Order: sequence, then C-alpha cells, then structure tokens
Amino acid sequence: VSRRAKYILVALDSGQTLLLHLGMSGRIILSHENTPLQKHDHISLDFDNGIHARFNDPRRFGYCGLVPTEKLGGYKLLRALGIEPLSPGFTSAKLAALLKGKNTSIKAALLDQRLVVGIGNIYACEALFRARLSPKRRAGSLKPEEIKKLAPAIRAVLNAAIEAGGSSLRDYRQADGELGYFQHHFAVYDREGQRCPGCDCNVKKTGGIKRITQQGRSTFYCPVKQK
DNA sequence: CACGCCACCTGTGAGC
DNA sequence: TGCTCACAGGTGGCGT
Repeated sequence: VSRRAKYILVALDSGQTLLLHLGMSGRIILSHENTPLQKHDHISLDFDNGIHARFNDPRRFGYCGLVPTEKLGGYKLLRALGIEPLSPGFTSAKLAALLKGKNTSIKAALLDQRLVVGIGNIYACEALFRARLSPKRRAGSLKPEEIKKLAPAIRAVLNAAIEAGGSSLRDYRQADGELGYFQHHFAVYDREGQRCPGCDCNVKKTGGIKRITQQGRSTFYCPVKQK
C-alpha cells in the first residue's frame, strides 16, 4: 500500500492497482466475517481469511477504482498531480517556479493539486499563517524571501499535523480508528473572532481572526499578522 | 491556458 | 420538538 497525493494505492497480485480517495468523509473499516453492511458502506472487499474491508463514505465524495498498474502513471486522476511537499525536491526555489506568473490568490494556488499536492483547506490556512502571508496575495506577487518562509511553513504544518494524528473536525480518524488531535493546535482555522497565537491585539477592536470566502471555501487568517 | 464557480452528497448544528 | 438553512476536510468539469 502506498500513497500519491491524497490517493491511496493498493498494488494487487492481479497486476492492477486499487486506487482510493477518501474525499471528505471516506473511511476504510475492517470487520470480521459476516459483519452486515453498515450505512454508507459502498464497497466490501472480502478476504479469504474472512476479514472484510469496507469503503464507507457518507458524502460519497470519495473515489474507488481499478487501474492496470503499468498504466498508473498516465492515469487521468494521477497524471497532472504536482510535487509532494514532503519530498526533497520541494524547495523554496521549486515553489517559486510553480507560483511564478500565477494570477490567482496564494490560497487558491496552495489548494491546486496540480502545483503542490496534499494541502487541503485547513493546512493552506495554517501554512499561510505560519508564513505571515495574507491569503489574498496574488501567488505570482510573492517575493523570494516570502517564499523562503512559505515552503518551510507548509512542511512544518504538515509534519505537525501528521505528528498529532491529523485533524478530526468530524469524520476523520487515524488508520487505527483513533481521533486526530491537530484541531487543538489550529492557529486560525475555524477560529473566527478569536486571538491568534501570540496575539497582543485589542480583539474587541480588531475583531481577531477573520473569515472570508475564496473560491467558495472558507479562509481564516489574521489581518494584523498576515500581510 | 488560466481562472472562478458549481455540482456532487449526507449529516450536523445553529437559529427560529 | 421540529423545521429550515448554512456549512463541512475535495475536486472534476464546465463556462468565461
């Protein structure tokens, strides 16, 4: 079992690869022999030892498919994916090259899986806070010294989130079923009106953390610290 | 090509 | 209590 971006890849003896994406609410749940299907179980993989692996996904935003393994690289859903932010190749210079000439906001650029993979709405907000960059900045307008802060900020927030077992707002669970704990470490996400870490503002006056909508998605940021 | 927007779903919590 | 509404971690596809 391996991973590319937010896809889970399971190499099968048949020469095919099972391609899974959990979307917003998907889970793989292992259960014992003859366990009845639960609500929102869409696929059951039944093993010779009696174990069932159920693909459970209430919102059905997830994906499950079989692809011939030798065709994986050219497969539509994987072909255009960008660089892994925790790979050695993800340097500030690389990020700068990806953002160069981009007219869209830096927030939208971070969510664009064709540039950098794996960054979702929470971690885009949190990385921009750590880099002290406004989510509204044009991606192409970032100066080299700003990108030198952003690339490490992305790596740091992802590593910290992995360390904490991910962010359980509602559905998310670690592979072993445990809750994640990174939601307790959010600096800005889902904290509208509150203080950001290290804040010495008069929050009654400044309003604290702001929430705006970009590309139809919530963005949380500190207008004082993020420029 | 680049970008913004919408649809795809169900569940939940807030407000009334 | 129960109704309606807004909103939620993602992303493919379409219109501009």
